[in-house]
Amino acid sequence: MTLERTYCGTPRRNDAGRRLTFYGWVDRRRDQGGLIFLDVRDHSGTVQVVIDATRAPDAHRAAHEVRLEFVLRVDGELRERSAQNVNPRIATGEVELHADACTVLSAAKTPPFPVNEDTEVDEQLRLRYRYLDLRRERMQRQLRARARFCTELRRAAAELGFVEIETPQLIRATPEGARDYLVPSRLFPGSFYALPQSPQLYKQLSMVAGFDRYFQLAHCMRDEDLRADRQPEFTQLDVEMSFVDEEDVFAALEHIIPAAWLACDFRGSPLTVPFPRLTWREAMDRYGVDKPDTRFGMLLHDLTETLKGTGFRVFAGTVAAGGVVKGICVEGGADLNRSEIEGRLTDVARAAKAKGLAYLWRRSDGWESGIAKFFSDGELKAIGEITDAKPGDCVLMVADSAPVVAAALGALRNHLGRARKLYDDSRVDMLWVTEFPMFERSEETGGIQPAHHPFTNIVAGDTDRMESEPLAVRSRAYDIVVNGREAGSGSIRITDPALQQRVFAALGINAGEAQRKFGFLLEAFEYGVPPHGGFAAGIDRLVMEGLGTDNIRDVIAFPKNQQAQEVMTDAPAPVDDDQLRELHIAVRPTSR
RNA sequence: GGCCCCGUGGUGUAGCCUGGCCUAACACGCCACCCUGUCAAGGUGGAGAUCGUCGGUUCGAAUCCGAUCGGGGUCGCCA
Repeated sequence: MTLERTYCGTPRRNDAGRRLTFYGWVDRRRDQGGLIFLDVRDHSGTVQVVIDATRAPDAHRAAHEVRLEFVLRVDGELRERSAQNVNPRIATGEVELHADACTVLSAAKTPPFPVNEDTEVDEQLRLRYRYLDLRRERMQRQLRARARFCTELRRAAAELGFVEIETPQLIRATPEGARDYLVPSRLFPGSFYALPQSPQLYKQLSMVAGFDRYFQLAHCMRDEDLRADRQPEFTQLDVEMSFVDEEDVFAALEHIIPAAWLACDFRGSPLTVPFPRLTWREAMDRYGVDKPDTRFGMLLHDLTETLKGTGFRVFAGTVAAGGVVKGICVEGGADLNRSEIEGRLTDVARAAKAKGLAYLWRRSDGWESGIAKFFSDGELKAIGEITDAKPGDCVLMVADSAPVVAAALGALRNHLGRARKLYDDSRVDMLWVTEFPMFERSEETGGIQPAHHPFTNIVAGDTDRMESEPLAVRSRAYDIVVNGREAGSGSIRITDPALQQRVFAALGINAGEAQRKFGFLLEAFEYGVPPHGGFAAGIDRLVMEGLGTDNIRDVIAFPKNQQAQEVMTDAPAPVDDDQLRELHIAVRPTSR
């Protein structure tokens, strides 16, 4: 029967005269008594079906009972519409099916929200009836775009000789990194598998195994709090390559991602390659963040030298204590009033731990601000020159430790960029950020921890400083950033056992501990490991950018809500005692 | 855990600031009937919400106050 099937959105004028069968859902019904029009919908579109009471009485009787979202089979003859009846608004508007049979394959209750139109609906309700939400045109389009993107990623990767290898979902837990989702073992009481946060170790082992170009569309799970662009389950384009350096990895991804992007016609424009590059240092200095949105300017300018001796005590004091002063110039910022700056904008700066926000308006006849009087004419002139402030602009300044200044001004820059619409929404800026720091100080423990992961290689000249000033050591880790959002990361790995030992030592991991946690990897490396590196790109986020949505749930068929619940099936849920007993688990009562 | 926003028939909104004219309005949807060229069909008639929940203020609360629940955003978190 499916051989006779024609998709609803496909018939055209030159199909007129054919006997056709359509299957689909009732999108609209127009009952005129003796004549009933049904718009029948499938994923490809809709087709108008005409049912005449005198010509097809049985079909007419059935069509009279039909309601929205009923599932139908209609058989009949496709005819060209007369000129005055053509509907230019739909693709099949030049034809219609004159039905002689109308079969209800399934009746449908009135849906809880409109399926046939793109109205805004409470998201909880959409998730509860996700199958209906997915039936809507918008979600069909988005998920089909995602599927296409994945197909093209695979094709482009295969083109470069990458081999797709599946890695296990039940693996050993790792104490580092994100919180693991755990799976209890039935055969080993008290022991647990973890679901992978990424296939990191397996893909490196694939290099040892001689699969010199590995890739996978890998499903990853992390038990952390959710965001608009973060789900507990997500998919990565995971890649690893042997005998390569950064340039090879970049080149591979600059082929794979743009090829798939182009095939999907994402944002209506291809990505330009090569992607621009910024070092982490440059990104922090100019944009204040490690994932800069380069669609607009408003760069950070360093005023530390200029203002180290200023009469404005707050600034001079900060510089004397080793801090920095930086500023951004808001073009046309004359319209920012005092209450707005001291309210919303200062809140943004304070949220990044800045103590305050200083501001100066540049007027045609000088500078205006409560603090302008503390600066000398020379200092004001220099501020104007360094920040390139023109009359009608406003300069915002923060003085603090370098990281706080960067964070505060970076957050302000992003806030102002969005609020003042400083970029074209159709624009997509994809770039590499390179040379991330190898280590960072843990806020919790105060100790040193890896910024990426402990197998990340080190920039050649920086190994000498590993023991003396570890925080200054640059790694060979890199990110892809899209419109201010991290869309993936990777690194060239360590394969030199001596260097690996030094990294472990810097992290305070002794030989025994390293052996216990990563012994299998270190052992594997003793049997001939090729130099290698790789990358993992967040597919959900790439598709989000490609489609221009800010909501990751829009590109995932069955996502979780902010509480990580799947509200359609109501997971997570308690399980039977029997099931727990078999797994040797006793649930501890919580105080909540 | 902190902060911000939202919560009115099935859906989407208005009303809330400035309490009473709200016996809660509008559009879509839903039900019945009419209708042979509609396509956001049309016409006639109809059903449907005590305004998330609880408490308080008041002569009077959708409207003001407090608490609480639910949803979203964000910070922390995400090697």
